[in-house]
Amino acid sequence: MSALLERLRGRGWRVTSQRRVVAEVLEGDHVHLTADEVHARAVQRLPEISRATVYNTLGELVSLGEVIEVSTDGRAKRYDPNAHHPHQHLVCSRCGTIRDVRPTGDPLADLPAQERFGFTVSEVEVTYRGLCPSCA
Amino acid sequence: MSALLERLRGRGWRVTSQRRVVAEVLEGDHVHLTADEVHARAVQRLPEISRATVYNTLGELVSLGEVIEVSTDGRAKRYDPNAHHPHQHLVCSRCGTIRDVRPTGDPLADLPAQERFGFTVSEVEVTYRGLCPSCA
DNA sequence: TTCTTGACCTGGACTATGTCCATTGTAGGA
DNA sequence: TCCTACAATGGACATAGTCCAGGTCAAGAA
Repeated sequence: MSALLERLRGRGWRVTSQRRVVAEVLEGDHVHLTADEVHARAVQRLPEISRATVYNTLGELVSLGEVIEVSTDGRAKRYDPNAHHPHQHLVCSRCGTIRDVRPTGDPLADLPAQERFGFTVSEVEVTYRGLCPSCA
Repeated sequence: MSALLERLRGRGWRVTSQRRVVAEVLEGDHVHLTADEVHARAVQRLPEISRATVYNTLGELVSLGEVIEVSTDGRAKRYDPNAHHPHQHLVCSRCGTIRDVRPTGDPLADLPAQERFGFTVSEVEVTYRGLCPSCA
């Protein structure tokens, strides 16, 4: 069983075949699948898994901080399992390919106090856009 | 007639009462309405305006570079008329309030060449998140 | 191993957001 | 004023996501 499932079981998560399959589908680097893509791949391994279960499981993984929800295009949300290494995203404007990237410096530091309007700012999300090598 | 409508007419845009109303609804600073909100306000001034027309007009304004499309929450897209002054967004994680902000420095410069994976990077979009004064 | 139970899964209805298209209307030029 | 190409309408359709009543099963207890 994967380290992820072990961690979740340790936190009282009941490990079912459905949850295992969703976790397996999300393994890897630069993985940014939509819920429907996750469902399509999960169905290959477990034909009777339902869409609702995939949505529920993804939502739980997000709440537990194991997966990050990304919406780079205003269409379907995407799920990024690379949650334990802070990073930003680089998106191809033409084909939609997404890469995880690590900018230098702390983007939070670039927002001066007088531009914070009294907010308590705690997170920054950066999306770089351009053309990937294949599309350029 | 507003400067915006003059500009658009000069570019061959036919000015109709529907388009005028949509443009008027979008006037102001820190305006970030969803398409349905724009429609709701437009209906107050022009009761028979249709949803399709509001979507079409917003899409045209975006293509013409007069309005920016923002999706800060993965739900409905929002339309920001502040298109001629580069800026980023600060969002309250609880109530969703959005402010336009101007960070210092050039966020593009923070992505080193070896983190660009051969992409031609041309744009950056930054979303700061936190709690607004009322929600904190 | 079997039992028990509450958490989990399912399928389908439902909501929200956005797109498409055939028909009708009209802005702006001749 | 009249014409016509462009725009608006409204309803069907598409996509993404949520909710729920009822059936199922993982994991601890004995």
